[in-house]
Amino acid sequence: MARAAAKKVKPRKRLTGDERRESILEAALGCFLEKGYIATTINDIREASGATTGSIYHFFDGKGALAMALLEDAVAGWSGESTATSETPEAVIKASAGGLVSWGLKNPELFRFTDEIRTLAVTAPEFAGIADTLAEGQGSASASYSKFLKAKKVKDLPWPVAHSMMLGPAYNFLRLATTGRARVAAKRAVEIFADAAWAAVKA
Amino acid sequence: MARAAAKKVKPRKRLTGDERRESILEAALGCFLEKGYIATTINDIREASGATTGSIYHFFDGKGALAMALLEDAVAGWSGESTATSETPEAVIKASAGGLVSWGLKNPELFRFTDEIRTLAVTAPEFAGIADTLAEGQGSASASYSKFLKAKKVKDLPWPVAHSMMLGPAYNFLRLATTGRARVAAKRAVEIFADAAWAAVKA
Amino acid sequence: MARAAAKKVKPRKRLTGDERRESILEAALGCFLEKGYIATTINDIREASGATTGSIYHFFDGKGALAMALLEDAVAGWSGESTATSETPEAVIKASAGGLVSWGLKNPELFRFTDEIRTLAVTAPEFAGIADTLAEGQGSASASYSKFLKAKKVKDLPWPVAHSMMLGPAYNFLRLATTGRARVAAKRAVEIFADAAWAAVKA
Amino acid sequence: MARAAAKKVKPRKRLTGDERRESILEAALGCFLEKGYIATTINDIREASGATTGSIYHFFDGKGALAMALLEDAVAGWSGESTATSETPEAVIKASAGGLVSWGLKNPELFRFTDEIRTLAVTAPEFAGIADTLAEGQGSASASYSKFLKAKKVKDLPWPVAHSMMLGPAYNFLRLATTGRARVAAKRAVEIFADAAWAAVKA
DNA sequence: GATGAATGAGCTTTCATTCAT
DNA sequence: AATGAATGAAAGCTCATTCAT
Repeated sequence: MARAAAKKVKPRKRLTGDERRESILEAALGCFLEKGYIATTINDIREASGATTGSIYHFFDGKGALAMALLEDAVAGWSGESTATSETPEAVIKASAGGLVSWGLKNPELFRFTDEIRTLAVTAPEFAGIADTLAEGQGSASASYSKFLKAKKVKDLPWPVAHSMMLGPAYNFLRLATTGRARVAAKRAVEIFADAAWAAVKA
Repeated sequence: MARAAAKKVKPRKRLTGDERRESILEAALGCFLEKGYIATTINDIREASGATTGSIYHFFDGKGALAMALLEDAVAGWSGESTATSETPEAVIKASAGGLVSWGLKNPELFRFTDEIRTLAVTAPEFAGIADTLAEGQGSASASYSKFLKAKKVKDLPWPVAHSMMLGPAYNFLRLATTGRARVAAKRAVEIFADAAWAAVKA
Repeated sequence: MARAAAKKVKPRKRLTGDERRESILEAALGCFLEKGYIATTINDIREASGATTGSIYHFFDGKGALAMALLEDAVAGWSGESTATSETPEAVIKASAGGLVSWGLKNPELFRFTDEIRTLAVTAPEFAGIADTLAEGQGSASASYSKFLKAKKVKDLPWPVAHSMMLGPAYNFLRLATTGRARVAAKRAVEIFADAAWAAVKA
Repeated sequence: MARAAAKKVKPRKRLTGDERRESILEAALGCFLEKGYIATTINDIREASGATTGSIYHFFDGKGALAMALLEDAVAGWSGESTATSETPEAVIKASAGGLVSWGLKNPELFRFTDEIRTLAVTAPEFAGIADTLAEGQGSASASYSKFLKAKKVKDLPWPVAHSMMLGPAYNFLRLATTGRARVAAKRAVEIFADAAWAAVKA
């Protein structure tokens, strides 16, 4: 609030391009997680990263681009967590929901961040298209479902409905948990929502 | 210091307080639904309502207060839709999930608006507390669940989990449907999610 | 700050014109003293007095007029306090300075209020002319000084200088005392500054 | 949300940071002196300085911060003028009062500006603490007084009282002089008030 | 007399982005 | 690559005052 008037320049560590890039990303993530995307200003990121405004714009196309870059990382981690060890429908679907819960409980702030962006994407043109990126990450099982369906292993539901059945509970729970309105042991939660996902759609 | 005396009076249509208040609320809702809460400016509301800036502030404390006033209406409509005709656990829970879907599909923009506010509430102090209001509206079954539990009619799940099981799918579906990524006949959707809610938690 | 949105009308006590006028003046004084003239809004006065905006403007020409009305009362009380019991130069001058200190210590907020207005008067056109009113009140001895001078009872100083010699210390002290930066027994202070005033100008 | 990208760049004269900073300070001072602090708007300063709104806020925290920065300069000039050539109580006290008058008559607008801020400081939170800054500048003799007192060179008066005795007349006179209600030759005035200050407190 | 809705210019401040150096 | 001053539209909000009822 009280802005520092004409801050004296504190000598900055000299970084290589890549290091600088990384430091900016890190700082941006920190800010987004801490105060939310909207409330974060470029200035916040500048202060947190030690880079200059110009530097930030040298490496990224702006605030939106920073968020996008971070989201991709987020989705990657998420997908990684959701990989099944076997290819049976049950394993795949349980891994999908369980992985989501597991990842979300480990990275609550990151979950909230993606959730914020998803919501903004509805009205902010700068995030148009992000919805699909997120949907993919979330539904790694998306492609598989029709395969399972053909094998009569799962209920015949339109994909959006099936998706909602499988991941809706997990997603809802994470929203509660990451805003402090649910406290359940992580391990137990992963199991519960994995089981529920399978129960909800198995044929 | 001495503020310039109001110059020409271009008398606007004279409305009673309540009429003006209503017209502002309506205009605000229209703007919020159309472009989202964040993207809507007081000026947009001013133009849409025909009121003056001062009038808007005469009746409301600001943009946030307008949103809050509208949210209360939304929650009311929502709860109304979710009232069960009988008191059996099955009826109550089905009404809760089915009502949510039904209301959301009828008022997709209103659903998106509440969703936007809910997300903002996580970081915007002006909406602190709204989360609970929304949660209540959503979980009219909250109080009932423990009663059903005592009667051994439902699974013994912590409330956040139970809540997620029952309403998560519906909620998730509405998010898809209201952003154009799901097209399912409303009637059918209501049934599906009502049934699923009950199936997910019945003992 | 947080404005009450659309306050419900609380039934107002019915007052006669004069009572209403008085209640507004009182409320205005209270506000001015409490938060200063500038920081006080008509709305503050409205709330404090129980009158309506229209009523306030019915009885007074605006915020400035309210201040002026109050100032006259202030100056009157002030002058009253400064009346000497005898007509000797010493008695008159001591009464003038002593009276000022006495009045100021009894009405610290009123003193601060007049001081605020005096300062504003320098740049605010609405208070042009008030400076003289205040100067008179302060220097009830103004007219007398030249008389004393002719009688060789006081130093031959230009009036502004003489005035400063006699009342400057008292005035300065009140500024300190009324902002909490001086704590001296009132009785003693009155004496000290009365004596000093006379000592400073006696022939 | 996404702020409109800055449109046309109408390149303004490029100044170094310090030059721009100075030009803003100068412009602000000009405005404050001319129309008073309260009546001056950021826009006035913008126009007077040739800087843009953003630039002003880039260098200063706002109107209040500008005033503070200027006040420090003022106090410095003031103190400079009040330095005695010898260390005797008489010299020091005379220099204090004489310097105040001398400085004030040379910088009447600056005097009025400090006076305005001092008055505002009573109620405006943004200037809390400024009172002490001003008091110090004014009473460079403050620390010395107790020393003189120990040496029995001055009257045993509480500091606020002594301060008022010494500087009150000078201060009062400057208020009259700088608002055009006193016309006395500067040289003569300096002497008079210097002498009076000493006379008022010498043992 | 009384009411309070209406006025609207004007305020301070924000901040994503650009670009001369 | 790096810097940080500069941009300026636009935001939310204030408030003395007017006037239809």
